[in-house]
Parts: sequence; structure tokens; C-alpha cells
Amino acid sequence: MPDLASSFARALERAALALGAPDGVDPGVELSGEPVHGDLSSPLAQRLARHLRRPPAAIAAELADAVRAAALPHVSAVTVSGPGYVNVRIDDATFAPAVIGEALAPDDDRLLADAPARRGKTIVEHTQVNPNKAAHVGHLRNACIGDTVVRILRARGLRVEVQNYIDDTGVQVADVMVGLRMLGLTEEPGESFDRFCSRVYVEICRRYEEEPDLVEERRRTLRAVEAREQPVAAETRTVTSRIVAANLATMARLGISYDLLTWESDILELGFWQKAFSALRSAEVLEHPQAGPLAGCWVLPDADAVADADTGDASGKVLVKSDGTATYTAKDIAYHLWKFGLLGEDFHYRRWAPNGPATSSAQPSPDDLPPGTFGHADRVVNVIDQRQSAPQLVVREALSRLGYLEQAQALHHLAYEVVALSPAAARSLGVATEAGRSMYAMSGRQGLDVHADLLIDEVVRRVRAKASSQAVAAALAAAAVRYYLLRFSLGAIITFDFDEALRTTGDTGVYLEYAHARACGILARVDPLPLPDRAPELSPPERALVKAIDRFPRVVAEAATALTPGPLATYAFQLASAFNDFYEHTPRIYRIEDPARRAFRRGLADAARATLARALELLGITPLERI
RNA sequence: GCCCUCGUAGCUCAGUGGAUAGAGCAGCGGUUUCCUAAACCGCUUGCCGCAGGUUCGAUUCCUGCCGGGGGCACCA
Repeated sequence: MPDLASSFARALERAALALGAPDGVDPGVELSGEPVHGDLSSPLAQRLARHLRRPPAAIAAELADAVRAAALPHVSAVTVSGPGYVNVRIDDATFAPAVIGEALAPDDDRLLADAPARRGKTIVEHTQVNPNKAAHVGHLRNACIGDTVVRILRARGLRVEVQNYIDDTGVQVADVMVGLRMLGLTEEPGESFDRFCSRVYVEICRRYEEEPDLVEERRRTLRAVEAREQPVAAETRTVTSRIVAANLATMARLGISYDLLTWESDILELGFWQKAFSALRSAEVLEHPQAGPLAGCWVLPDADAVADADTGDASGKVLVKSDGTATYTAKDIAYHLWKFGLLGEDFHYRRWAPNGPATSSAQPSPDDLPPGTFGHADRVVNVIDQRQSAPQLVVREALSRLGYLEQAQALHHLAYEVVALSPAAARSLGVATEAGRSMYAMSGRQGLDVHADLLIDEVVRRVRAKASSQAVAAALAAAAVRYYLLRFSLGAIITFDFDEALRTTGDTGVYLEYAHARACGILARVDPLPLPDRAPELSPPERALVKAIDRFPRVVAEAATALTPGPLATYAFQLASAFNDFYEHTPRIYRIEDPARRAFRRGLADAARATLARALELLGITPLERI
């Protein structure tokens, strides 16, 4: 059954066309601000007033007549109010059972309604922790956004492949290799390998300033890694693999997983860039200046700077440095040609771990997965923080100049703001904060970061006392952290603060779990009953809860279209809130004598439980049956 | 300098071209003879940064200004 809001919208659209309105005017149906006017309202008449050159009230009256004539299910009255709103009053008696019935259907397909038919595959790339250190809360935000978007798209019936790009050939990796070799540090008891490497990284960066020899050592290591020289290349892969394993374990604590790990070193070793490079050269989109500051480089010129090229001032993005090595962006272009199946080259694939993701490999092995399993996307979503907007545009520009306009169009940079430190958090890491700034940037290199595992551990500790088991505490902590990182809009900088992140009351993941567990508690006390066809008269909290449940598919559709998890997080809180209100302000179900009332109330609680559970799962939060 | 982004209650943040802008936290005061008080209820708080413009209607769209953050590497 299409939901009431969309049937109302469609009836309005038809009526508008009949009145001679232009096509495609959004009826703007929404929940009425004021219940006195009805349950759903549309300002369509006001929007059409100019086109139709008639007063809004008159148009509204005719629209209302048409909607009335359409005899929509669950509509008890159609009214006109104010300057020209058309309102619909919902007939709770039939609407509520319909909403509950859908939520409790064994094959709940609410989220597939009106889903766009998309035959191809969407690749979502997220996480991308440089494999030289422990993940911090900034990486966690990235992974939570990416993972949630993946869950939402999949719930809408889309094919999604999740990739985690391992940038294992950059300077930061060389830093750690040099540090491990030269500093003679050893792991402390109980210290995980990734945290150990974070320590090594901070220390080696400090030492560069006083010991130039180390800088030279880094240069040699980096060159060996880039040229895939043995044994350095293999040693590096061993170290980065251990770090990746630790990073994946961190992410797994929050329910985050991947289909494929793609390694930059494999892209290098398999000559992906050479292939992309020759394509770019054949397309004659690169410049190779012989003089000036970029002499000897291969450059993708800026789109709007072509005119300046005549003056000799080449400006653009360097893809090949004068020493012949490719930049990060160059490798990213090659990677994206591969993602879209445009490169004509492929990785080898094998299992990273028995039940883990697949991983790319440059070398064939006996247990290779079938070739062609991965890639070949028709849409790519890159979850990368906002600071990378410019390089992301370069990748898109390269695709487009190679003639792949469709793919360039289908490459989305899902940009979000960073996580910074509140003054209190910065102080706890030893920063002098007397300057009075409102936030401090995190820096793994300087050790100014809140490690993901540390935060999760801290929340577990906070929540442990009241939780019934360690497993419940772990789930609560995961819920708290994920919700904290998802409830901000993508454009908002999260100023990380321990007090805020560790809170367990109010607008938090713990609250969501609490509401869900409460619902489960109710249901456990009352045996299932067949739902009556007609609901008894509803109290305000019951009506609000029915409406909140009914909104769920629209919220998910919106989140899927906009590729943003925020609205779903907000919704989950509102639904949980509506449920708690219902819980506190309606009679206890086990005490209700009247069978129909009892059955209805139980059904409503169950529908709320089921819907909240689905919302939580989409947010990557495991719904708990008890706390 | 150019580009992007943010500016909403004491604090942290939602929100939308439409009717009276919302939550949480903090503060004060309440609710428990067991469906989980990690909950619920009440009170208090707003030139939606400023100035113009578009519109029947702007906190929302456009322009300018002010303020915060970021980006404009032969780093990744």
C-alpha cells in the first residue's frame, strides 16, 4: 500500500493538472504544524496561485473537492484553512491498524516502496585510515557515515560494494617503517600494534627535526616502497597488514565491515597508473612543460586556466612528478577508472581472513577469487572529508576529459566536516589551551588525537555498571558512539568532547537502546494477539506514535536520495521519544481487560519495536532486547 | 586574493520556501505499591550573524558585509 502522504500528494498533483497547472509543481505535503487543521497539509494552492492567476483560497477549494472525490483510504475529512492550505484528516480507526500491519508484515517491504530502479552497482569507498597508526574518532566518523549510507542503500534494494582503500605507499607509512627500524622502541605490555605504531609515528616525526639523517632514511624508504623494491616492499606490506588488521578490528566493534580492501601498492605494482597515464596521453589532456616551476612534470591543466598556458605559466594538478613518480591523485584517477570498469586491468583477489573481506593482490595465488568479481560500478560514492574536495574534483575532471562524462556525473564525493577537539579534550591531551580558541584540530602526527578504541573503551566503562552483561555494555557503547557521530549534519564540525560523547541520557544512542529494550519488555509480558480491523479511539501519544511509525519509509527514502544519515538518526530519536511518551502515558497493556484494546495496544508497541529495530539496524546499531 | 563551508536558546545541535522555529544538555521544581526512572512531566530562554533583493510568503533561495573553520603542494 502506498503511504497516505504520497497518495495525498498524487491526488493533489492530478487535481492540479486538471485545473491547468504546469507539470511538476511539488505539492509539499507535510505533517500539519497544528493538529487543529488536520493531519497532513499541502500549500499547493498558494504555489499555483500565480500560474493560474486566481486567488489561492479558490484553488484550494477545488483541490479539496478533487481530493474528496478521490476517496483516499483512511481519510475522514478534507478541509481548507488559512491562506489556502488543503488538509486531510486521518481516520485513525482504519489508518492505525494499516500502519501497524505493514510494520509487522513478515516480509516488511516498506523501504522498497518508490525505490528507484537501478540495475547497476554502487561502490561506496570509506574509512581509508592510513595504515601507519591507530584509528581516531575522525576516522570513526568517516566509517560510520559510510557504513550507514551503505545500509540505507541496501535497504532500498540497491547493489552496493564497500571498499576500503589502503594507502600503503605514502610518506606516513615510510615514517613508521623508519621509526620501527631506527628508534628501537618496543611494544608495552597490553599495547596493541596500531597504538604502538601511533607512538612510533609521533616519535619519529619529532626526531626528524633534530636528526637530518633520519629524513634521508625516510626518502630512501619511500623510494623503495614506490619502486616496489624488495625486501622493503614486502616488509612494509607485513607491517601495514598488521595495522590494517587492528584498524578493521576497531571498526568491527561498531559493526562496520567491508567487501574489499584495495591496496595502493597493488595499483602501483600492477601498473594501473601506467595504463591510465597512456589513456590520458592519448586523449591529449596532459601538459608536459619544459620550463617554469613545473618543468618535467606531467600536469592536468586547470579547466579555467587553459588560456594562461600560452604565457608559459602552466597551472594545474601535477600527476607525474619530475622524478617520474605518480602523485596520490594520479593513482586515484587510475583507481577510479578501475572502479568504473574502464581501465582494462584487474587485481587478483583473495580472502583477507576466513570470514573477512576480500583483499586485492598484485600476485596470483592458488585460492584466488574469480576475476571480475569487484569493480564495474555504475555509480561511485566516496566518503572523504571536506578538505579533499579539490583533489576529488580533479579525479572527476580527469574522467570527464577522457570522455567518460556519464561516469564523471556518477562520481559523488560525499563530503563531511572533520572532528576537532574541544578545549577540554585538547587539554586532556596536553595541549596548552590558554589562547581561548573554541576548537583544536586533531593531528595523528603530533599525537593530538582521541583513539577510537580508547573512546569505545571509555564508554564501555561508563555504561558497564548498569548493564546486565559485558556484551550488553559493548553493544551500548557501540550504539552511543555511532549515534554521537551520526546525529550531526554532514556540514557540521563535531567538536569532540568527552562529556558529550560519554553521556548516556537524553539524545543519545543509549536512549534509543533503552526505548527498544523497553518495548521488548512490554511484549514479553503479553502474548501476541490478532490485530483488530478497527482501532479504538486513540490518545494523543498513540496517535503521535502511529504517525511516527508511518513516517519511517519516507525518512529512509530521503536519506537514501540525499546520501546522508543525519535525518535517520534524528528520526530514530523522535520515534524512541514517541514510544517513551506512549509508554509513560497509556495504561499498562497487561492490565487492559478489553480484548480489542489490548490487542491494538500490543500491536502498536510491537510495530514501534519493529520499526525502531529497523531504524537502529540502518544506523548500524544492534537493537538490544534487554539492557 | 580566489573557492568551499558554517553562523539558530546560556552550551551542543536539529530543522524547513509556508500557519505559533524545535530537541538534548545545563538550571529550578515534580513523578516510582514492580510492562526497565539510562524514563517521564512542568517552568525558564530566541533581532534564526547584519544589510539588501526575489516572492503572496524568507530562518530557508540570491547578492554584499561581518565572524569562525577549511582548501588552493612535484604531501597523501
